[in-house]
Amino acid sequence: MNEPSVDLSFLETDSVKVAKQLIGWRLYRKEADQLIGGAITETEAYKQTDAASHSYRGETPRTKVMFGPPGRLYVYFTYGMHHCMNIVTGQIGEGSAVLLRAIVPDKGLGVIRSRRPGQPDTKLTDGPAKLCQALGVTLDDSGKLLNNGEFILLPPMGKQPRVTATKRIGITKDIDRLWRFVVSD
DNA sequence: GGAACGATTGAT
DNA sequence: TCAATCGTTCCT
Repeated sequence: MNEPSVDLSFLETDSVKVAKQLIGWRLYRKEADQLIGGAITETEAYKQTDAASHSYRGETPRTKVMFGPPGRLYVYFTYGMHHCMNIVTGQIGEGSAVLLRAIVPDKGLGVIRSRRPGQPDTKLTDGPAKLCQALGVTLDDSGKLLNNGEFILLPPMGKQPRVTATKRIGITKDIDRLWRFVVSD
């Protein structure tokens, strides 16, 4: 099943705007007819003119998908053990994306708990690598197109939450940009 | 071919 | 505060 009614054209614009706008949207993965996922609560923007971005030094085999069309997943493997997932934004050739850092899951909790054994519900998907572990996202998923039937992005339920901008986490370059977005308290 | 480093996490 | 752990990128 596709999601033809969802307009994802906003992904074609600047990754900072997209990162802010994505707060409250719901991300799901469909596995064996079961949805797994929930509402996005934390994002970060990356772009080619940004020294913290994987795309800063131009296109490489790893970052190729970042330079492709928007609406695809860019997944990378880091620290020898973790995966993180992005949504590619902007125009073809731009090298920009939004890192998905946290969601609040509301579907597929059983599957998620089984993939995050020993973790309390509050720590199931509150980090970029935790999110990928919970949804079973790996490098095999990099390049997949949103709303292709497997990965599904849906608008916020009700009105979009208030959003706070902060500095990004875990980077050592361009550290002062306020390109991390979280749901306001 | 070699080496440094990393958009993290979980335990100490 | 620190180890885990290995793919990617850059240097020689």
